[in-house]
Amino acid sequence: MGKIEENKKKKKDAIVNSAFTLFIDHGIKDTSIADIMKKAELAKGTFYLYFKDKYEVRDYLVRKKATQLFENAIEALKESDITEFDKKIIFIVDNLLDQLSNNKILLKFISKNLSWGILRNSIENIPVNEGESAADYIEQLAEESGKHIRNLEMLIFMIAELVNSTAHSVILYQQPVELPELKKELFPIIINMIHSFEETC
Amino acid sequence: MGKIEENKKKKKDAIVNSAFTLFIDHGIKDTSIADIMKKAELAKGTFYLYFKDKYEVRDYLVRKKATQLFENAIEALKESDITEFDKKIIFIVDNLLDQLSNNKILLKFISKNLSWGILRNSIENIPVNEGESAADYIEQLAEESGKHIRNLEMLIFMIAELVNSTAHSVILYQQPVELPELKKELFPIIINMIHSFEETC
Amino acid sequence: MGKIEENKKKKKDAIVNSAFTLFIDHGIKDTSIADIMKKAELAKGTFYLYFKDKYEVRDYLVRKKATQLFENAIEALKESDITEFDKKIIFIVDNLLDQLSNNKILLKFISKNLSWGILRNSIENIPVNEGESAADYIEQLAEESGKHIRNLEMLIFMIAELVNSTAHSVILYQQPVELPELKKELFPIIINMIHSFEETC
Amino acid sequence: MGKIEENKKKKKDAIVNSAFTLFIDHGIKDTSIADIMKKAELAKGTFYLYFKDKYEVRDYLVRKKATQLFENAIEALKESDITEFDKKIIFIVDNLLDQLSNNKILLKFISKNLSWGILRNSIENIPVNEGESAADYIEQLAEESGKHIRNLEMLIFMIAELVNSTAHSVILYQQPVELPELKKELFPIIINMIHSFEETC
DNA sequence: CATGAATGAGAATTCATTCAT
DNA sequence: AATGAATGAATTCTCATTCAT
Repeated sequence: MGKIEENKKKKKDAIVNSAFTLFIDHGIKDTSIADIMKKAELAKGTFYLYFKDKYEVRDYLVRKKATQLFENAIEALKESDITEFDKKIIFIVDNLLDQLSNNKILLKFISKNLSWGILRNSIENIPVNEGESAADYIEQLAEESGKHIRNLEMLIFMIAELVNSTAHSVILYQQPVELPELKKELFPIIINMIHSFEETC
Repeated sequence: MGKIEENKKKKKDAIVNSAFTLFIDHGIKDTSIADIMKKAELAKGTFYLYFKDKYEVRDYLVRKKATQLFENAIEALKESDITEFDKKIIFIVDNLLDQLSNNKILLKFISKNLSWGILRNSIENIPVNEGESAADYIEQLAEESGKHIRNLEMLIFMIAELVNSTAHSVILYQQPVELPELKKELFPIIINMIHSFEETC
Repeated sequence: MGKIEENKKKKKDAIVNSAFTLFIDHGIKDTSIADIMKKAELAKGTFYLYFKDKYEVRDYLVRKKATQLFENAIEALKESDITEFDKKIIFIVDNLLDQLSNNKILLKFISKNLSWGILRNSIENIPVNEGESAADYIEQLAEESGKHIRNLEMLIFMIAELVNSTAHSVILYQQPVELPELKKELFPIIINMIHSFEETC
Repeated sequence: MGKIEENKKKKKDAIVNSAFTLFIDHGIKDTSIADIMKKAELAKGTFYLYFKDKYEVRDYLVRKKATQLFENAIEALKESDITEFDKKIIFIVDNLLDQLSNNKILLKFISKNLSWGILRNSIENIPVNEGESAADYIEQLAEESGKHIRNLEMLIFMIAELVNSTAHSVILYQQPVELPELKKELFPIIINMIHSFEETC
């Protein structure tokens, strides 16, 4: 990477990191581009060399953060020796819940700013490996396990929503239960869901 | 209702209806109070006699619309002769899905303007009968059926999220499946969830 | 006129007068809306209640000023007892030249800011009497004199351009001659032009 | 011309041509230096190696285009065998009208971007032959014909304005007449004007 | 010479809110 | 109660110009 390219990357990161903090502390609506650039210690005009508006920054952030979460979970999965499909999914969910539980700021950001549409779109476009989305990766997991899942997309979608929504109130407010209890309820349900989607040839 | 009271009700309705359309068409962010009052054919200053700001209008709308949905579903349930708890829940879910499917504008409003937090908060505060929230009502249903549910709040919460999120893409975009197929997948899962929450004394 | 209407008229006038001075002193390009409103002693936002942008103010000014000039000239013509068409035109041109010569600020404004298109469009839309444009009025003058002019529009157009363009350099810079000399050259040419447009039945 | 010199010429031309198109399409006000250089496929900073600002480009363009027009007309005049002064002027006017009629883009540029002052100034400074302005050249024409013109500058000025302004609406919009009709009206008037400026010794 | 990323002053514009009528 | 003109702070966005590479 040339020195200029490196510098540009640094600037973009500064903008994005500054925005992340401000979005969490005050919400997007109450964060101005001037605020972002002041915190990033860059000129206001520089913002427009990198992003169209603050909503583009938000979308970029969602994708970036979600990608990191998934990459971590998958990395951990690779180091384990789990072979069954349902166990793999549970492993990933468990890992994601733990990550979010250790990074409440991130969880707050996600639940404060995201409408369903944005998140859904993001999940489908998260690149995990080279040219492979998170959705592709899960499909591959199923195949390796020799299972055939009817409507994998819908299964993932349901699990994602379930995890996402329950995680928010449980991790941030311990409501209606604490995280360990949630897992006890959630995992059997997820396993059940997976089985009900398995093709019975 | 006195003539003056009636007139005030008419004005409030005009504001709320105008806002509803504009929120759907342009989103809350891009709807100004001036816009709302122009469409409502009232003076700008009049807005502040009824609401503090546009977010109060949004919250009022959510509650009003959600209440209507629930009232309709519960009304229909009363006219049926279902006795088992799980069947009752399925009946309500089925009814809600049908209502939303027949009122896509409303569904659009919910998915375009609502973050998870707002909707969740609303559901917990929906008054169904006199001084009784939707949550209270469901609890009563369980009791009548002689079942005891561990963590009813969480069960409702999970079901609500599942229904809400899947409804959006299925009804608006027939993605990943059409509504009848969704129901075929969804109902067994919900029944399963309910059973796994039933106290096994 | 109600008090509010009167007040609005006063504000519009304040904006327009402030703009007129600033446009002359610094040109349109270097006059900001903030400048205009500061000089008018009104809030910046008030500008947009009366005009879309500063170019709309310019166009409004052109029309207003040109209308005044014509109204004055026609008023004077009415008080005279000239009967022949060509003499009437000369009278109007003479009067306009004198007015501009006595109001160099106005002349400067016109020649500094106007492209041909804007002025042409304005002349054709100047209302002189009720629902009657300057062009209509001239046509009527011709009819009263019993003359028939081929292509009156073009004749007026040529005269207007000739007067306008020569007036500028002569009145402001006495270049290439002084005003009385200009008139001596200009009037015979105009009379000649009129005659060459008179229908020879 | 050295290769480096040639390269610089090419770049200047690219800038000027890009600006020409953009000035016509969007007007000067709405053309930025960034726009010009993007279309010219050169770096923004390069602009300042050739011009001070966009108004310098405009002035350069006016001079360049006007010079070409006049050079063409005079070249054609030299190839003819007209001897009388008034016929020569008519020849030039006729030729200019034809050129503009065949190059409406150029005409549009002139009428969209130019105020009277800029064009007037340009005409007086157009170099036709070595160190000789268009004005000088016309004076020479008069002398050759043995005529003496009072106030040649004013005559030229009047003719120029008349031609310029009528050409615009006639050629671009066929309003109020078509070009051949315009010529029929215009030429006698011009001849008349010339004669009325001829010194009657 | 040429580049184009970065700058930051400054222009346009919006809009919630107030208040005299 | 209702109105809507007026406000001016806040925000977005543009763009000429500089300068390190």
